[in-house]
Amino acid sequence: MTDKIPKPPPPDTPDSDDFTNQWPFELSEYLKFDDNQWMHDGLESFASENVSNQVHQVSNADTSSGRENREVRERVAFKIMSEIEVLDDGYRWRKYGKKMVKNSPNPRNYYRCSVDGCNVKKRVERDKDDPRYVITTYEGNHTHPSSS
DNA sequence: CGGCTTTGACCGGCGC
DNA sequence: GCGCCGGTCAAAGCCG
Repeated sequence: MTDKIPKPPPPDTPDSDDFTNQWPFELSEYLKFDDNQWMHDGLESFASENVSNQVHQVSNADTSSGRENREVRERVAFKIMSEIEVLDDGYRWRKYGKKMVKNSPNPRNYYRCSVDGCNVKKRVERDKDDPRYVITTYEGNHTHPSSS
């Protein structure tokens, strides 16, 4: 696969004129980010109007002892209109599986963060009704500095 | 040379 | 108990 975006995203896009046309780049900016609250701010409102997003927070608490939840899994799903499935968000993703879901004639791709210490997973699937739509689901938060 | 991609098979959970 | 489904891993090969 070599269909990643070679060119870096714009520094800023105050104009939302044809954002639909260059969404991938905009989204990259958001994912590029702020550590662990990338979509907590702009993405939320942004997705509210343009994308169907789903944020689920799961805390792993122990009921046996006073153990603290050491890992919080964040699940975020984005539905965007793009011909590209994998967008370059500044991180390296290693594909570890492809599966065909019965509900969709399209296969589902599984990606994992290639960085050591980072347990972030990414799931990419095309919409069954709208192939031009891509559903990207992120699980977990990055714990490593972005490249460059 | 290292890293990554690909396909198939395997596994665990859940439903019936 | 068996079948189905989704998810993950592994080995091999390819690419830059």
